[in-house]
Parts: sequence; C-alpha cells; structure tokens
Amino acid sequence: MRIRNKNINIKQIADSGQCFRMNPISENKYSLIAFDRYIELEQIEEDLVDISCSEKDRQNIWMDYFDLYYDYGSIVDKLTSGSDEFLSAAASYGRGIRILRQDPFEMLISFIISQNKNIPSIKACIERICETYGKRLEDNTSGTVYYTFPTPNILAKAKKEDLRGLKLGYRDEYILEASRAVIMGDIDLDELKDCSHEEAVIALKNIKGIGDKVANCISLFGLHHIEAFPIDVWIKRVLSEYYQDKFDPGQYKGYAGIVQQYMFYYIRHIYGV
DNA sequence: TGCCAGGAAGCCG
DNA sequence: CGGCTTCATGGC
Repeated sequence: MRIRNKNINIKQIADSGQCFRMNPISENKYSLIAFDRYIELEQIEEDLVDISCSEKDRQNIWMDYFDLYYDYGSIVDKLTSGSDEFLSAAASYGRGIRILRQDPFEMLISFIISQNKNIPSIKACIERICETYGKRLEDNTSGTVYYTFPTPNILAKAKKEDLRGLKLGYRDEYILEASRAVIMGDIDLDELKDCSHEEAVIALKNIKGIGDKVANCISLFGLHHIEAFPIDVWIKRVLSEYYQDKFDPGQYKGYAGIVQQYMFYYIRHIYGV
C-alpha cells in the first residue's frame, strides 16, 4: 500500500531520534516494529512511500501512526519563508519529518532508558528488553522474526536480577517503578493524552527517573502533545550557538515540538552525526 | 585513558 | 532556586 504526501521521508523520520525501532534494511528501505506489528517501508519517490501492509491496516493504523491528517507543509512553508535563518535551513533540510503517534508506554520506558545515552545504545537496550520480555512473532510476508515491546504487566513483574543482565545500568530500577506505576494506576497514560501538555509533564515527573527533558519527550512522542519542547544536549547546543540562549519556543505556540525536531535533526547533520 | 551520550537524583549553599 | 557530584554502560 502506498502513501503520497509532500512531507514524509522515512530516512529523516528514522534518524530524527523520536523512534528507536525503525532501522534501515537496504537502500531507501526501512523496517519498523510498532503495535506488535512488523512492516517494511520504502521511499519510492520524494513524496511517495510504500508500506508492506493491507489497505485496511493502512487506513486503520498507519495513516494515524504517521500523523497524516496534520499539515506539516504549512509549518515548513512558514519557517522557510520566515526571518529565522537557522530554522529556515533546518525546516528545509528536515521537511520530511513527522511526529509519529507511538505507543505511550513504549515511549515512557524508551525515554527513561535514553538518559545519558547515545541513540545506538538506547536502541540496543530496547531490543534486549523486547527479546527478553516481548512476544516472539514472525512476519508472514518476509518471514522476519521480531519481538514486540512488552506490556506494563510483564515488565512490572520482571526480576531485578534479570533486568540487570540487560545492561540498562542504574535505569533498571526506574523502569520497574514506572511499569508498576502504570499497572497500579498511579499514572494513566491514556488520560494524560487528553489533558494538557503542562499537566502531563507534572504527572510524569512524579515518577523517579523522569526529569524535565524526558517528560517532554514522552509528552511529545508518546502523548502527541506537539507543543512540548524537549531540551537535550543537542538543542542546548543550538540555543547557545545560534540564539545566544535567547530562543523563545513560545513564538511557535501549538507546534514547538515540530520546530524542535527540525532543530535536532539539522544540528546533528551539521555536526556530522 | 578520559570523555561523551536525546539526564536525573541527591546534596549543599 | 542554582551548581556540583554521582549514577552504569559502551564507543571512540
């Protein structure tokens, strides 16, 4: 099945640091594991992507997952025609990025793991968790064996010693506590989708191991509060080098998270990461 | 070897 | 509040 959109580039999305289970398998082709499913994505043309799925799944799952009912083009146009030179270049360079609507629990755990780690290391940790606690499934079409991201129930019941073997470092305790908070109802991720970004951040920061940056990432990538503006080492670099620490995300009210993604993707390109 | 990675907690002033 | 230190682990 195919998706045509002026602002969808699989490579850019895969390298934008928001998802950790989308990986290259060949030229212009990526695999993705999400919602217990495995698909392959191919960039056919600049504005055309092929998804290995049924028409039904395309409509019911992936159109929403890739946020295809939102107009990213108008934001790119606004930024590229604006007076902010860095953002203009960043939006032009990353015009194919979209904010995926990923599973909230997966994002909760993934971004707890992310602290003080680089992206390849985060991916490796997540794969070990999935191989140990997820379901082993096989894709009918390609025959690929893959592992789903575990449920809160399974992860909350994990043994401390077993988790430690996955080389998560000091984060293993955080993961256990966060999973328990979800199954105990101390935090309701679906409910946080409906409340404001600010309320979501406050609730998330009550969990040990979640500070301001991780809370903003979960809010942006897991709850789809696109006004979130996570500030990590790369964004700090941007704000310091190009804005003398005077950047105000409030200028981009309602979609600062998209602006943040263009910045993140572009500054890493400049540094050659 | 020391330094860094999509940081946060704990402590101190 | 703001600054400093410590926290596992892997890669360079």
